[in-house]
Amino acid sequence: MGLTIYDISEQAGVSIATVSRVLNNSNNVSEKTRQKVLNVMEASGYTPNVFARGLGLDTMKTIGILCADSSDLYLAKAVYYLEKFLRLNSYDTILCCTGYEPENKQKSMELLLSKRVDGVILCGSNFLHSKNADNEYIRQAAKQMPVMMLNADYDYANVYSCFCDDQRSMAKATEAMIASGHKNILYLYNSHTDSSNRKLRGFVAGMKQAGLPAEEEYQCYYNGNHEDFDEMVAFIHELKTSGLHFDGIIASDDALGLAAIKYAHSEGLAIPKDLSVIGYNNSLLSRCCYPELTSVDNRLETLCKTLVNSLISVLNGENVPQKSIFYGELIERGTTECMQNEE
Amino acid sequence: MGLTIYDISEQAGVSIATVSRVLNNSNNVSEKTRQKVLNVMEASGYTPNVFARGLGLDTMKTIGILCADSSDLYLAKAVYYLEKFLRLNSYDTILCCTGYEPENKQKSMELLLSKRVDGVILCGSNFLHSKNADNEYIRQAAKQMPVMMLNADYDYANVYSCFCDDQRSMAKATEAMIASGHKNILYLYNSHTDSSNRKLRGFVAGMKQAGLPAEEEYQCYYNGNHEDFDEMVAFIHELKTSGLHFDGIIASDDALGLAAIKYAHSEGLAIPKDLSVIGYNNSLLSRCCYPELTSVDNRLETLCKTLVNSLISVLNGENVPQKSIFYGELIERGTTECMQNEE
DNA sequence: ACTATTTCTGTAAGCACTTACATTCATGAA
DNA sequence: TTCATGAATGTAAGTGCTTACAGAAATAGT
Repeated sequence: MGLTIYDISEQAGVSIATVSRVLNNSNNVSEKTRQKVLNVMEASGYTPNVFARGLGLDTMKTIGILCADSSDLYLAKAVYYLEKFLRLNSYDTILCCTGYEPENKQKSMELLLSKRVDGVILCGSNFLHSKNADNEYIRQAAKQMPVMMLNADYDYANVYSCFCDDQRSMAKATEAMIASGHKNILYLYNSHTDSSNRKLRGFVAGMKQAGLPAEEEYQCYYNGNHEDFDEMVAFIHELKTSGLHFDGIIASDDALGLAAIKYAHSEGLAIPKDLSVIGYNNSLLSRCCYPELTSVDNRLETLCKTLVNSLISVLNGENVPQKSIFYGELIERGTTECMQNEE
Repeated sequence: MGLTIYDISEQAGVSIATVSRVLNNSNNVSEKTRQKVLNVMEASGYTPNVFARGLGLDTMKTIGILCADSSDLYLAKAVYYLEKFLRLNSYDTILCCTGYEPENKQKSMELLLSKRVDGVILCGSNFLHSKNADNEYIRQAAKQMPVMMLNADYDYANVYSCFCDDQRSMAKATEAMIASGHKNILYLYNSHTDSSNRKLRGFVAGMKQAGLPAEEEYQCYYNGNHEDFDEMVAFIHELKTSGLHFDGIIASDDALGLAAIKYAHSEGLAIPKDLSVIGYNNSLLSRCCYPELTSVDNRLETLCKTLVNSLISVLNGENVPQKSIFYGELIERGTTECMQNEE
């Protein structure tokens, strides 16, 4: 089926080895024959068979991306950037959505390994489980190929991490809200991932920094559907009803932040006067509401670019830092008073 | 590198052919030897080399998904569903984001073809260009492998289309808005894709159906950034300023619908009384605003499932309808008066 | 017990490429 | 002119799997 290297070699009047050399940009080919071969290839529309190639080279120039749910606003952006930068480096992307169950993540990883991808990217901190035993699949994978973690921090040979210092970002966000006069702050989060934990620590640190108490009942875990705003709003309502007093809400992601805004609307609270809100991720959601949501931008594009560059370097046998840490940035919008012109 | 079929055959005391047969679930193997071989495989942790396998079978059990921008809210969902259903059928997904430039789409397609994927899915109607010559790349691809189109309708051998009858949906939406008493309707759209054209025709049909004029100046093409709400709101403002009178806005996607809501907020218009709004896609955006956006659900999950099933059938040599057409559904929310309890 | 089938297993020839090694061909130095 | 040197090219042996074909073993039919 299709043309082979033999057809080309025949038409060009050279051996298959020479054709192969042209294919691989080997420099032991005279310019004259190289051109001759290239012309024949061009004219005949030949494309090398990736399988045969893979067999010989044992690489497919393909990276596996593991991602819990590529339809998630944030993860979708990440996958998009990763694919883009990988393609710039002539690598293909095999996408593999795992869902959130640990066993499934492991199974998907094994599947990718068996496909002999050249490397794996774990997209999102939910791949890091709190029980160390549950991360065995990462260590296993790292023995076979480089493992890159986006937004997670894991210490192991051949595992490389790219993430933002979420703790610092969240501390800054907390300080900003306190500085604007809101001291009774409700912290909302919706997962127990590595990055989620770092954010929570940041919030606590920010409160302590300001000499405020970081009471546990004000750190609330939302366990419901991540796309159901009604449920989130109801959750906040309940917290209020149960006796919590707050004039500010900091959320671990924009969806929860948006829910806070909807809550304020439903209660007739003025934003940001009666209730200040800060979200996280600076996603599309932060701009689709009124007022627009102040949010932490964690430089996803930069993270993805760095991660891919690191991966390529590793694959080329170069030395690469095991961790690349960036700083996020608070994007102030309508749900917080701007520091410059306080009222 | 790694274990081969030879190692397994040796340990199991059978020939490599037998091992291969076990691998391929060939039924010409006695249950006893099958178990023996499987045990050895299990014990040694053997995984077959995909390249060698592909070489022999000339298939990698891999489908290419072409998608302009997988970070787009809607396309991300589509990619997610497609990958999920493909994996259920043991097919891998190579993702390839092309951007919106025609040349790039063609180049990406060629790239996928050279990878010898088993089929291609064009995700989104933007792959269909108005100039027929520009669709040559689709016809070329279809000569080599099945081409599946999501949300687009293209007549060609080996090209299969799955889409919703957007014209019908939009006509129904238009009728619903008219029935609720809003007759001066502004229609907003932001692309000239196949599906976008169908929607526009539907709007016109809906107006005509009600005996209303479908004036061209009320069919407005937004040419700006698809994620910049400010720009969209400004666009609507301008239309108003330029003298258009409308008490209803129908948008070809939820982002524009959301912009209409923001416009109403900024103008102090009451929704849905002063201004009714209908969006399209029933995406997350339709639920993150206040009031929530009435929107057309075009059954993306069903479409994706059908598309994948069709593709698998085609690959198995079965007969499959060239087109699968579904009907969308209007999800009524706060931006329109509900028909039952009009005020 | 002895064929005629049927079922199972093994041998060997692909599949399309890469690459170590051998060979040929220029080139310039002696 | 001759020979060493190195560049350019060719030969052939992998790479790990599939599968047509042939042969062996098991089963059934008489």
